[in-house]
Order: sequence, then C-alpha cells, then structure tokens
Amino acid sequence: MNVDPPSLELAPKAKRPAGEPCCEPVVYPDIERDQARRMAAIAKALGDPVRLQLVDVLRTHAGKVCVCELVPLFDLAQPTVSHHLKVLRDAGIVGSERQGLWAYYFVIPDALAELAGWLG
Amino acid sequence: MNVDPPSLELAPKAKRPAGEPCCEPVVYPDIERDQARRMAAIAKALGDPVRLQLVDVLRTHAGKVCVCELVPLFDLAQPTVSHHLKVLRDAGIVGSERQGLWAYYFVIPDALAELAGWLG
DNA sequence: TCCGTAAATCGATGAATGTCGATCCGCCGA
DNA sequence: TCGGCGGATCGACATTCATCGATTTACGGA
Repeated sequence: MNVDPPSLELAPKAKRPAGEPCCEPVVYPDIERDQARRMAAIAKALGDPVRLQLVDVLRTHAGKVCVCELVPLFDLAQPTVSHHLKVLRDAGIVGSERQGLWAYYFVIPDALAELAGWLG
Repeated sequence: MNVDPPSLELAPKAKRPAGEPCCEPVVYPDIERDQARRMAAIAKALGDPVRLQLVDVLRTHAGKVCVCELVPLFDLAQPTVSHHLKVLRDAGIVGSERQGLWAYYFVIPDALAELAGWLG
C-alpha cells in the first residue's frame, strides 16, 4: 500500500538551499483541461447517491424506465427526484421521452465512456 | 442514438385507467445503497476540474509529486490548491507524506477501482 | 537562536446545491 | 368540456462549496 520510490524525476533531486524553487514546473497541456472539464462535469452529476442510483437503475433495466417507478425508490418528494433527473439530463447522461401521461428515462450510450476510460 | 424498444417488462403493459399505479415498484436492494454512497463520494470528489486534473497529474507521474509542482499548474492561490488536496485525501483518493519542508502527494492504488468497475 | 520558506489552517464571503410545498402544464377519460 | 392524473417548474430555504487573504505551523539554514 505505502510506496517508497527512490525519487521521481520531477521531484527535487536532493535538498536544495531554500529560496530557490524546489523543482521545474510540470507542464499540463491546455488540451487536457477541456477533457478534464468534461469528465468533471460527468463526475459531478454522479456525485450524489440519489443520482448515481438513478443511473444504476436505468442501466440495469436496459431500456426506458417510467418516472413513476423511480420516485418510490427514494424517500424523497417527487419534485426532488424530477430535479435530479434534470441534472442528469443536462449533463448528457440520460435522455427522456414522453408517452402520454408518463415520462420515460434512459441512459444515453457512451455518455460515461470518456470518464470510464480515464478511470482505467 | 435514439432507441425505440417495444416496451420493457417494467413499463406499463399498455394504457391503463388513471388512478391505478402504472407499474409495480422496482426493488432496489439496500446493500447497493451503501455501494452507491461510496461511489458517489468518490465521484463527488472528482467532480471538480481542478481536483480531477490533480489526480490526473498524480497518476501520470506515477510516484510522489511535490505540492510546489502542483500549485503553479493552476491559476489559484496556494490555500485553494491545498484545500482541494485535502478533499481528495479525505475521500481516500490520494495520500500525502512530508519530507522536510516539502509535502508529497500520491494516488492511493485501487481507490478508484470500484467506481471504474461500475462505469464499465 | 533567529529568519525564511513550504504547506496547512482559519475566517469570511459569494455562489451553488439539495430539498420541499405550491403551482403549472399536458394529456387522457368521462 | 371538464376533472384528475403524472410530471415539470417555481420560489424559498438551509446547507454546502470554492475561493481568497491572513495567519499559523513546522522545518532547515545561518
């Protein structure tokens, strides 16, 4: 668990006199910042237990699921669940479709692919 | 992109008279709720572009990285970066180690494994 | 012992978030 | 045409969050 590597190239080679920077700055390409913003937005939407369970249910039952099935899963008021679904929709994770009185939600394929790939 | 499945088993079989529930409730085991809480906590910690980039840098440079290398990567004050590192540490994603004046951070192996596995 | 430096902590502040009740909108059956 | 239902939206509220400047802590060099 606790690693103890000799010292990586970016770390200070040894003790230096104070007053000088301990190491050369790490460059971080701006291109990856956009990717980081996208993935962080997805992670943020998943960063709530209710929303993560909503996505889990939607993924488990591949296909569309009626909102009236999702609300009783949680000890929350209906507007609250609707709000969480909207957050997931705005993040591009789920989509919705109305059929008469009922509304159905489904996971958008590949919406989580980038984050999943980054996580390994 | 836009699926159009016939109708999954959990959806109402057909149009029903209003006043009756449109479908039987989906059961969601309480055991998975704990897992959802854990993964949501991880996702929440990653749900900020700065923190996600911090983890990315730490993962790219396998090993320990000095805080003094991380701060200039962002247009943020040093206490702000320190705060984000604390959030990641509290979430169990990274660990820290002091060596003299400097502090080194590293990614804790398998900290992201559960979320990564769930994402597929 | 004293000073300078790296990093963490504190306190404040403005913005975002989760939750709810009340209300509104669309669609259906009567 | 009307009433009822599912679901979305609105407004309010308390809480959390991201950020900063100022301060504190810990360590090393002189």
